[in-house]
Amino acid sequence: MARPTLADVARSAGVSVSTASLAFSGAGPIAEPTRERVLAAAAELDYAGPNPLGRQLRSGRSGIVGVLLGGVLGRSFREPVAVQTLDGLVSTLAELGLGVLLLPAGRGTGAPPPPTETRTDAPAAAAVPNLAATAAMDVAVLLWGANPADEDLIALSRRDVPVINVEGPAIAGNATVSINDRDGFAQLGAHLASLGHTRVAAVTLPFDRSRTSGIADAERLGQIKLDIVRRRLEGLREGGVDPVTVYEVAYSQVEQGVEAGKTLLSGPDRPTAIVAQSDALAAGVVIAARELGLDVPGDLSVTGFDGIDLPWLGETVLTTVVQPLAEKGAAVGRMVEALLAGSEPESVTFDVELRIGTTTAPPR
Amino acid sequence: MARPTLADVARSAGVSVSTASLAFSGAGPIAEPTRERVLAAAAELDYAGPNPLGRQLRSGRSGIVGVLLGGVLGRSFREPVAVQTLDGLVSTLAELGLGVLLLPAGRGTGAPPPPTETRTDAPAAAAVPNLAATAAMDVAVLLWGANPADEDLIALSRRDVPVINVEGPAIAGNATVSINDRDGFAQLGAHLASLGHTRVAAVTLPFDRSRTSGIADAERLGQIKLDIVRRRLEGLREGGVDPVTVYEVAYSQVEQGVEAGKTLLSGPDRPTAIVAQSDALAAGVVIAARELGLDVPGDLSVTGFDGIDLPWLGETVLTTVVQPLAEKGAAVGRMVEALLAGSEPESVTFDVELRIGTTTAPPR
DNA sequence: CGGTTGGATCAAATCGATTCGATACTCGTC
DNA sequence: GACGAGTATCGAATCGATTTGATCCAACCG
Repeated sequence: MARPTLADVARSAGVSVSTASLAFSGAGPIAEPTRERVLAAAAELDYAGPNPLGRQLRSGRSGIVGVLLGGVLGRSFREPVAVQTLDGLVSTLAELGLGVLLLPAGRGTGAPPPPTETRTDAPAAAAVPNLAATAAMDVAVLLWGANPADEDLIALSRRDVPVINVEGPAIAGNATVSINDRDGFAQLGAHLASLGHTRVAAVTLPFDRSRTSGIADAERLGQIKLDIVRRRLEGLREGGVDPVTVYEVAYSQVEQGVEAGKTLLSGPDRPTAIVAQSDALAAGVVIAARELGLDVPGDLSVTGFDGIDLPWLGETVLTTVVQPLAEKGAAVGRMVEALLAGSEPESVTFDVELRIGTTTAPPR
Repeated sequence: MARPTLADVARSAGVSVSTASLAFSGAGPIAEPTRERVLAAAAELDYAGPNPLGRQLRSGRSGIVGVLLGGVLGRSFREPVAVQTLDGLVSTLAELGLGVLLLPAGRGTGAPPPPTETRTDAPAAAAVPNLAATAAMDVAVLLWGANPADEDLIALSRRDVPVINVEGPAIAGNATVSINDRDGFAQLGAHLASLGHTRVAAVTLPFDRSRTSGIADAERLGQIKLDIVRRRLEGLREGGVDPVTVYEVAYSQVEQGVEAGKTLLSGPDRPTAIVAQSDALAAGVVIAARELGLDVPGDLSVTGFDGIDLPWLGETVLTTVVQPLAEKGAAVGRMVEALLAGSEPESVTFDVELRIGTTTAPPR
């Protein structure tokens, strides 16, 4: 016995399909007794309400917002900032009755292919369809930037799916949500400079998607692809701090920060301060310092960026720059709302705030 | 100028709509030259491929797997286990060409309503539609259990959406993915008992959705609603350890562990070991102990559960029980595959493994 | 050379709703 | 009692594809 359809309900209630539709959607005039009769018939037949697929086709709306997670998907979930932004986004959109569809960014992003064994008897380039190109969605949100030449982006624009870009490079025609991170780093730089630090090292986010890690030489420094990394370094210089060493990590994770910290602190000319481009990395640096027997902030000042919860550092409070993660999610929600209403959303840039903790002090 | 449809492409290529469809879907015989002509026409018209909504309606498949996050959505994202399970799930499903739709659990779960100001002029119970009941999906995955009487579950079964239950109470007709956590705790108990611990406290996950926290008295201990909590406590007893005190937290987060640790360690009759029901909580306990000047494992042994990455503890390696998170995600993926193929998936229970780290030792 | 087979193509039905425009009816007014 | 306004209902068109069953034709077989 197949599921009943709206037509069945209408027949059983003795009304036309259109009237039955009105009873559920509420769009249009309908007499209260009629409405009740329809709903009663529906209950009788165990009808679960209008089939979403039918509704979606007719109305042209899927009620779905696709979220493209930049880079290797698996890693995005381990980056606290990405997770918290997603968090804010999901709650905001849920209130609008919109669902969030998670989409791994396709191959076009330059993400390395997953290291699954390739069976030679399988059809070459097996038809794993690119979800970004085939899934139904009303709006797409790009989290953590993508390449404008991205395969996914091209597919989306061809399909007329509007795109909202969070923390990515400006792309023509896309609304953008970003933060004033240049200014944040300028403030951090000024803070460190005023404390008297001159030998400062930086730990940065990945320059590109190659997932390289280690100290960046002059050549590598010229190859920074991600705007965000360059902008933050520039901000630091604006604040009066020119890093003597720059360490690039492959992922913004605590482990990577530990690794970076150990390298930078064991080398010659130990820096008196380390500026990390994320709190996760900074936490790693703090841990590395402790393990090497260095006192923070006595022997080493450390700064982060983001303002995420870092309960694991105990009493230690990281000096960092707080960015409004929840507000970013909410802003995206408002943009989606605007786009669905047919208007053009305006891009926003949030200000950030310096928070001085217990990890910075004058050098010894 | 509206987007072209398959009919436009067919007309332009001089073939019928059905043939054009075949050119894209590959289901059915089609001559290579014809296929190329259709694709060329599509490229010419800037056609982005078959509209997913049309395809979905006709085929009755949405290609979407809904994931119901138990409890308050916002918190799920902060619980590492939930995030990592989700992570594995998304990657597995992506390979099957399926998208993951995140659904906040509805009001039926007993989650407290979001504390938004209620405008009195707004219509009462404003029609925020329950996504679980209205969104298109082929299969639903329940992460972290829900009440069988759940509003969402009822709606799903009415719609004939099959449900896969991860770490939840067994519900008739649902396939289940779970782990042998009772055995894991029995092993932990045996380990501690063999070391000679007799005064052991436990820090548990929430008993229900009331988000209570604090030391549970006898009455409260009789009200444990979540199977998982009870089962783990029972396992511990099987292993030969009967906790002298049980502390219930509201969320499985490091902060909560710190709080629990401070309370348990400052009271009279300080325990010589603390068994936490998650690694996040255990990490909090370790931090609390350190802040109180206690040596781990010298003054206090601590155990966790889950086996997640805990880079913030530095050199310290938590004694814990490792559960196969990635495999759980993959198992769900296989179940979804089976359900879509029309077969009945079998429930699985994964074994867990005791990992002895540097946080347990004989009591002083 | 007639009959059979099978590949390629097509026309039409179908999925389950929403929505437009028309119709029927009620009520109030002049 | 006729007319206009407004409300409730309905029939039919529509959204954009997939899929079924029929048709056509060339190749192959005996």
